[in-house]
Amino acid sequence: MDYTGMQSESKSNEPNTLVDKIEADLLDYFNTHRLKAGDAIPKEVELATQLGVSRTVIREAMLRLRTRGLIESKKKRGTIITYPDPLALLEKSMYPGILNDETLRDIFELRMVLEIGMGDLLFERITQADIDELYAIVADEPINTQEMVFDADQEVRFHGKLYDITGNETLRRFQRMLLPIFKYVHESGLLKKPIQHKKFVSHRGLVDVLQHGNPETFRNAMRNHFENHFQRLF
Amino acid sequence: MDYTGMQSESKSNEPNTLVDKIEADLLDYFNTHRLKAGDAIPKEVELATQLGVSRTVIREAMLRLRTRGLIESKKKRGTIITYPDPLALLEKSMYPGILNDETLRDIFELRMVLEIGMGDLLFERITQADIDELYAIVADEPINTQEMVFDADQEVRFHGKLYDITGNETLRRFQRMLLPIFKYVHESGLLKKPIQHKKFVSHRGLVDVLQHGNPETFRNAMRNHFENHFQRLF
DNA sequence: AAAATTATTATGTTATACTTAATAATCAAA
DNA sequence: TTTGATTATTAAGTATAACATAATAATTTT
Repeated sequence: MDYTGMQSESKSNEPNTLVDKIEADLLDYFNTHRLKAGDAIPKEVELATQLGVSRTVIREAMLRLRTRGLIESKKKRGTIITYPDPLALLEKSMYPGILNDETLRDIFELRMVLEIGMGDLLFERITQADIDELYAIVADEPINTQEMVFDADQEVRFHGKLYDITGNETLRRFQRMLLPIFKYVHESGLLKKPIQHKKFVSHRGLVDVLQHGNPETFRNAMRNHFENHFQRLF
Repeated sequence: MDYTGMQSESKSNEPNTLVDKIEADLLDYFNTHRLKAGDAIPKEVELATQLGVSRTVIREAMLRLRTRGLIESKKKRGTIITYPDPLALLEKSMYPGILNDETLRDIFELRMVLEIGMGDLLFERITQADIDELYAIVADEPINTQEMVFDADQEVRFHGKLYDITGNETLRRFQRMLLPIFKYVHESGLLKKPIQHKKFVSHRGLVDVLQHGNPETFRNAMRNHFENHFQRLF
């Protein structure tokens, strides 16, 4: 376990403020004392005297670690090391409105990369029950594949189910976290070019591929499914 | 821009502590005052009196927001709203040693999904100069593709260059952030099954595909390139 | 008008005291 | 002796007040 090599709060690596330094010192302390999840750390006053700094600074430094999910504090019990949940943090910062356009576009691309690339995971783990469920979700989808209908609700249910099937919890949470961003990108004017009403693989088509195809055919189908989005991004 | 709907520090949604409440109040304040990146927020003492709470609480609440990159403080200038950088946070929490095995495995899968799925981005943006550079990187790779040599350094250079080519900064940073984790997974005993010395697409083979192939052939080649890892994970 | 000096300001830091919720210790009842 | 209620203790949470520091603005000097 290596807590070192972390950056300070400020962009530059030099610890500008005292809290920066103490924060690093604390991580250092965890390291040298070989502390792992569940272990308790000294109480605030002790750390304050031990590191020769006020309790306020200790608290502020510890608050940062707590915000990042590295420690947890309870009254009387003191503070303990915890398994951090990196994605939980990310979720809290994902306010689409305050991300700049470039980042939004990047994330939208990221989604497409993920869903095209997840073919192997899907075929490795999908069950007939999953396929049936997918068919149920797309049941109300219009047959006419020429028409680009965008039902946000079904969109979420369908693609969400795909993430579920991968059995990869990290991937799943990633998707849940990115959902509001996709929604935002669709609603904002970021996707400049108009929708091209050309032939594309429908949700139903994707399920058919999952039923009868293989990872390779799925990747191509998903690529085609996203054709419209690609055209509008590039 | 909607800052609401966020969770408090504690797992449960109810604000247990005063700081939790004030943190929410602050985000609420940003919302109702339609504050966007660059805008200044009232100084600490003002907020303290205005929200009827001590400056300590204000500072702790603001520190949380600052840790998440939502605000930035400078002496004399006060505090301003900023464009948060979600990934910066994530980077700080990515200590492989304190992530549990399941998460590590998930992330390793995630990498494969990303690199298989990035074919379209690559072909959309790759230049001849990029291809030349890739050929230079793999120049010292042994011709014998039967042999699974694992040069960690070259591995990083080669795959890192691929991420660069996508031109997707978010993706790129994602990779840099995940690097130590891949390294850790390789070194730990997580990849149980032994390496299968079967035929696989080499780095050089991938460059050839980038030179003469298309997104589809690239995805298949990359899938094959990862064959060993897949076999060891499933 | 430009440069050097001083004053001001808002965050950063310290110190101290008080509040609160969770745990431990104590004691009374069965 | 065990059980249950009561009290004490502890460590984090909160509140004030004061000082330090660096960045800016205002002033003076050249």
